[in-house]
Amino acid sequence: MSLQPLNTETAESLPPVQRAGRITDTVHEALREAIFAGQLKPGTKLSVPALAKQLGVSRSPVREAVARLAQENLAVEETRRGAVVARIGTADLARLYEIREVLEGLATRLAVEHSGKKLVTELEGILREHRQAIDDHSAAAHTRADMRFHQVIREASGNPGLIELLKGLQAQVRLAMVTTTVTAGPVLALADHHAIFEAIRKADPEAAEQAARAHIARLRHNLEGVAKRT
Amino acid sequence: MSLQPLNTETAESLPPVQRAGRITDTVHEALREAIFAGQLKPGTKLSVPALAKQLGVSRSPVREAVARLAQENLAVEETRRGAVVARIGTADLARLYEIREVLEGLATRLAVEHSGKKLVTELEGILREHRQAIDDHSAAAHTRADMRFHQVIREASGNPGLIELLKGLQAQVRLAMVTTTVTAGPVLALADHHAIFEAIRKADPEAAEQAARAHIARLRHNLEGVAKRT
DNA sequence: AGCGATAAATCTACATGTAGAATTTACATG
DNA sequence: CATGTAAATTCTACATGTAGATTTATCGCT
Repeated sequence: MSLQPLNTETAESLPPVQRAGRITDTVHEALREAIFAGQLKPGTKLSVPALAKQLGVSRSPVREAVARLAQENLAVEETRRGAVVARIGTADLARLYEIREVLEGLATRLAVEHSGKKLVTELEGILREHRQAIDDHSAAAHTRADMRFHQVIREASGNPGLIELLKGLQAQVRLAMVTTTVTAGPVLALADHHAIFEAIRKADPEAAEQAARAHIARLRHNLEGVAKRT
Repeated sequence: MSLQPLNTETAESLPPVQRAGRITDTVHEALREAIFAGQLKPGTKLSVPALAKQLGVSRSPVREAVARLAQENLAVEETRRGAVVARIGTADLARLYEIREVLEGLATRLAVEHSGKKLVTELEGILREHRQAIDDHSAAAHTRADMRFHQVIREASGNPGLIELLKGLQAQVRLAMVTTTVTAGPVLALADHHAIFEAIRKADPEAAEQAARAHIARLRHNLEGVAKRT
């Protein structure tokens, strides 16, 4: 039951390390990664029998994994017609940012209220890496640092449901990025993160919430400016 | 494939009307309703074979429906151990209200920004019914009017993801209410709704957002006051 | 070549089979 | 009567079977 990489007709390639846990989870993760990597592009049909064959597992866990993708809004199901990878355009992305704006604001405020200097230290490290990524002109490292910054903050919020929702939103944003290449630019992102960090360091919940909201609002406005022109 | 009611050993009872759509959807809806009605209480094991037998369908759609409940946080899955109906206590509920506070605020502001007088008219009708429910001392009618008030507003927000999230939160709140009987009281709820309505009628987005947030914040504070005493 | 009809292939949605894990039950022992 | 233990039962997670819907391929006709 070793999973084979997508788009490969040939034999085994993953190490024989028995992945722990349920096959369903492994398949779900594999499909998510394939989607984020652009291997399964928006619009692609997610044929359960085909994927099962490619991955070397039965149809059951694939069916479950695809259903999960649909509930995460990474795929769209039509009855009796199967699922396709979701297409998230700039208009949809703007709607997602509306939600993210208030939720990131909330998470940041809660993080300041509950968390100590461990958070500050961790964010300092991430910002350092972020700066390095930009100096190196590494888009991949920039994205990684960007995502980790938000991840660390939301996980410090102490609200499990909030963490889950923000994870879900980030996944959708990641999918949107496969198609839409609209960013405010790494340098601006880092500047925003620095502002958020400063408010956290000063343990000012209100300022932190506002800075986080302003960050996402800026992303959204940038997006809407471009969308109008398209 | 006519679904039989839960907790019944005897024969058919639902009308022979062929419910349209997928069996999975019907089962999912049936389980949700059974949970909200308190027929499936928090902690109850959701045995797939047992439910399949009771509902007169095969295990496949039941399995899918239970998986969905888990993703909605109405059930909790443990690997190799199946799912149980989720137990949402006052502490969890407070966390949900933290999220709801900012999302209801957002939805209300967006509703004011996008929507016209149709919204105002509809809310007026709901508030009239709500007042009636309270005069009649009908808890059921109060709950229905309360839920509809929030439903109409969120659907006027024009943000599909936001609508979905708020629906999910409301479902979890409904489940919590099966166990926890902590309310600020119907009269206060109606007063809050009136305040929200007034801001909407005046087409004041900021005031509407603040009123909606204050409403949920009040519910949360009331809850936390009780939780401390428990 | 373009187009409609029809046949073949494919897929979804549901039903059913089953190994191995987890739980429950039965029963012996102190 | 409590408690450990082994047998029996039940369940999850995955594999597989299949009717009927949908899609794709084929082919005749213009």
